[in-house]
Amino acid sequence: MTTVRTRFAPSPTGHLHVGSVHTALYSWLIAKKYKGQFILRIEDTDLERSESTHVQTILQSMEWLGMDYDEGPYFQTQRLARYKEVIDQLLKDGLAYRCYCSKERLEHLRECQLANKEKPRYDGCCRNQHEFKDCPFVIRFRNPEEGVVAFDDLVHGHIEFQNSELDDLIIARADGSPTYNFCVVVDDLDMGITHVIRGDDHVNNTPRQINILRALGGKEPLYGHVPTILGPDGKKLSKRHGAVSIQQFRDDGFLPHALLNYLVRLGWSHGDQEIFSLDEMIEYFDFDHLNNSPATFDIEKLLWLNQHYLKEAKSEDLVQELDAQMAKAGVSILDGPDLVDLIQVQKERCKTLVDLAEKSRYFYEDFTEYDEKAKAKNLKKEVIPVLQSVLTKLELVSHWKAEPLHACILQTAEDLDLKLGKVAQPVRVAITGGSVSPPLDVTLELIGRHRSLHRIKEAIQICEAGLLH
RNA sequence: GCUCUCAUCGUCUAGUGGCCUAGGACACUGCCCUCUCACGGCAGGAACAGGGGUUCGACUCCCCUUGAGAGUACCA
Repeated sequence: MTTVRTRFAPSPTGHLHVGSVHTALYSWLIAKKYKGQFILRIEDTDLERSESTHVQTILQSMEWLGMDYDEGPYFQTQRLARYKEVIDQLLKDGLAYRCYCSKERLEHLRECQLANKEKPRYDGCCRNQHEFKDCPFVIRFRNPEEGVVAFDDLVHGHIEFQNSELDDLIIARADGSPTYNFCVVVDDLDMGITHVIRGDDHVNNTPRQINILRALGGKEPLYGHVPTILGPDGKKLSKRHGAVSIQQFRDDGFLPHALLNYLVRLGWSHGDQEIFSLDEMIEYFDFDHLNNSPATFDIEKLLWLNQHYLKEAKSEDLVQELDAQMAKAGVSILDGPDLVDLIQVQKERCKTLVDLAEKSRYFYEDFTEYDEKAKAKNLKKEVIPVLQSVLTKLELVSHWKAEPLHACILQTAEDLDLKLGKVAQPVRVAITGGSVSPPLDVTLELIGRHRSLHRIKEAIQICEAGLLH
């Protein structure tokens, strides 16, 4: 039994797209599941659009996601000699030929075919022409003219194409550079790929690739064409739908595990299970339960998963990433609680780390304005005795910890014969500027003695000022 | 146009001929918990695209229609 070898082959023409990662994840999972190898290959033969900075972001994104590879990254541009060698062999064997047709002729041909409602394709003009001309040429693969080429797709089942539908595709451009459909075949063959898992926009390429592979005498791998991810409008997921690059998800405060969990369930299921550890994904993933229809990306569900993983995470493990988010939000954390303690009280009420950072400003810096509604509702003259009573008690607290602070609030409510909410809410607005925060006692503790007392005094002044009007 | 692919609640999905008066999750609504928010708990509305077959019996198998997507490049 040969070992499973899968690959992920992004092209560095942009950021790493979440759709690509969706497919790559399945590829990675299969390799892990069968204790095989996962290979990373950068398809950079499009010199015009490939950039090395994109290679870097792809590598970084893979690392952030924790999708490690056993081999690579390989670069197609470093394998040019190999492609040339194969092309020469094909030429020698008569399995490929020089085509001298001009772009103009091809364009004209295409227009005519379209006008006649025919499928545009190369007409084989140079197929049987053996003279060597002294003018620019491309190399075409001599595709079989008859018969069918079929394969059993891991997700779609049996698929077959008539060779008569295919034409002689170009495998090397006029400048000698090899094209995609040719390189993939050579690479997958050379790298011993056993499972070609890719987006289903490649199904139409598959029969051509199989024909080339056969010409090369290679053994066909298993193909698995994963359905595309759609945006909410039913169109292919793209930038105009919001975040699509992995980097963007990170910047937006998502956790890699949440994203992976979301993606693994997008198109695949294991009964009713929604939450998967990495080990469970590896253990349970299979093509039998992979849907063959395209799925729509739903940010709401991702958000839910992210909150779930935020809640489950050890606070210490979130410190580093939150630190970066705080910096980005322009909040200096030098004067305020430890991030670990902050995370501990905030994580379960936030959907993302960005969310967490934004909701935590008042722990580190004084606010200049109160939330208008909260202020109008809670900082009124009736509240003055409440705040004063709380203030007096708080000032006597020597050990500034949640427990004694909680007692102060309770005692005030009892003294003034008020429901707890009538005391807690005004204090909350006083110390946070808004109506939402973690439980009051821990909030007081984390904001600290000095700041808390100061803010309550300020709030009392606000209430008194309101009296004048 | 041609070729290929796809079709269950708004969304992700369970369902592999009888277990389906179609299950779960997200979202939504209501209630409970409660110092706010969130968490958690409970309840509710919400789907088999349409039409033909096959079968004792179709969400499940076949065909057609409709709709959607992909490819049709000297891009990948």
